[in-house]
Amino acid sequence: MLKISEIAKKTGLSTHTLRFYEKQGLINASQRSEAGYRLYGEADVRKAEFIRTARNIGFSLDDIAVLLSIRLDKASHTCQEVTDIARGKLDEVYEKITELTAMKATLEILLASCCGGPEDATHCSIMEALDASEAKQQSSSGNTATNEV
Amino acid sequence: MLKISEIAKKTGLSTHTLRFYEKQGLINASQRSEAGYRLYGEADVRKAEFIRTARNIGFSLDDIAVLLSIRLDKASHTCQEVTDIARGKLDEVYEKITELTAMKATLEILLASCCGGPEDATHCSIMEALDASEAKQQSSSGNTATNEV
DNA sequence: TAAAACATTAGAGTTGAGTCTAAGGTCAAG
DNA sequence: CTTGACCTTAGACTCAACTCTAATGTTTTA
Ligand SMILES: [Zn+2]
Ligand SMILES: [Zn+2]
Ligand SMILES: [Zn+2]
Ligand SMILES: [Zn+2]
Repeated sequence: MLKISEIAKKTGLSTHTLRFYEKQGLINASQRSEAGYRLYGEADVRKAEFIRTARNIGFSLDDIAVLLSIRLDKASHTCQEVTDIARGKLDEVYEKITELTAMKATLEILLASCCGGPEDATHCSIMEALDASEAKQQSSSGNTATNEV
Repeated sequence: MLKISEIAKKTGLSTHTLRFYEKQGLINASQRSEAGYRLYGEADVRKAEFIRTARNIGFSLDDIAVLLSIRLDKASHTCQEVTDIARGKLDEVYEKITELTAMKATLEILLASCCGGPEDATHCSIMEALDASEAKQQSSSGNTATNEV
C-alpha cells in the first residue's frame, strides 16, 4: 500500500489535489493506517490515473465523477452515456474555439492597422478603433479599415 | 447628465458592472448630485463605450486600465505601448486555441472510436482509452494512437 | 532521542469578472 | 403620505479547480 505522497509521485497529482479530489468524492484511499494515514492500493492507482487522463483531456471534475460512476459498473451503463459526456465537452470546445478565433481575427486586424512604432499615439488606429463605439462582437467578419500613418 | 441606470442602458453595461468598474478604477462619474447620485456626461458615455468595446474584444480589465491611461494622454504614449498590449493578448489567444485544438482532436478521435449506442459500456473504447494511462497532455504534440471497438 | 520529513484536519485564499444582498436614503406620482 | 422605483454603501457570494495555512500528530533517520 502506498502513502499519499507515493501515489502522488506515481500519478503526477499532488497530495493537495488528491485530498481535494477525495473531498469532491472522486477518489478515496481504500485503507487507513493505525494513525489515520491514507493507504492506496493498485486499483486506487489506476483510478487516479484514469482521473488524471480525463482531466488532461479537459473533462471537468463533474464530468469525471460521472465517468467514474460508469467505470465502476460498465455493465449497467451505455456507450451513449459516455459519448453524451464527450460530445458535450466537444461542443463546449467548439464554442470556445469560435470565440477565440473571432478575438484572434479582431486583434490581427487591429495589429495590422497600427504602425507599432515609437511615435506618439495621437494617430493610433487601434485607439481609434476602440473609440469607434462600433460594438464589434464575436462572430461575423469585421472591416476596421482604418489605415494608419 | 445621466443617472447610472441611464448610462447603463445606453452602454449595455449593468449598473452593478459600472459601479464595479469604478471600484477597479476604470471609470468615474464626473459629478455627483446633491444626494450623492452618480451623474455621467457625454465624455463618460464615450469612455464607457470604449471600455465595453475593449472588453468585447477580449482585453482584461487590467489591459483596459492601461489602454485608458494611454487614451487619457495619447501624446505621451506610443503606438508600441498599444501594440504591446494587443500582441500580448493575441499570444494568449493563440495559446488557448492551441490547447483547445488539442482537446478537440482528442475528443473527436474518442468519439469516432465509440459506437455511442444503447449497448452496455463493457466494451466501450472511450472508457478503455481513459483507462489506458497513456498520459496525453495538452501542450506538446500528442500521438493519440487509439484502439478501436 | 531528537530532528526532519511526512501525515492529518478544517478552513481560508487564489484568480477574474462580475453578481447580489442588506440596510438604508431619495424622488416622482397618485 | 405612501408606494414604488430608483439610488447609495460595504461587503459577501459565485464559478472551477485548486493551493495553501495552521495546528497538531506520526514515522523515519542520524
Ligand atoms: Zn502609429
Ligand atoms: Zn497605433
Ligand atoms: Zn459501444
Ligand atoms: Zn463506447
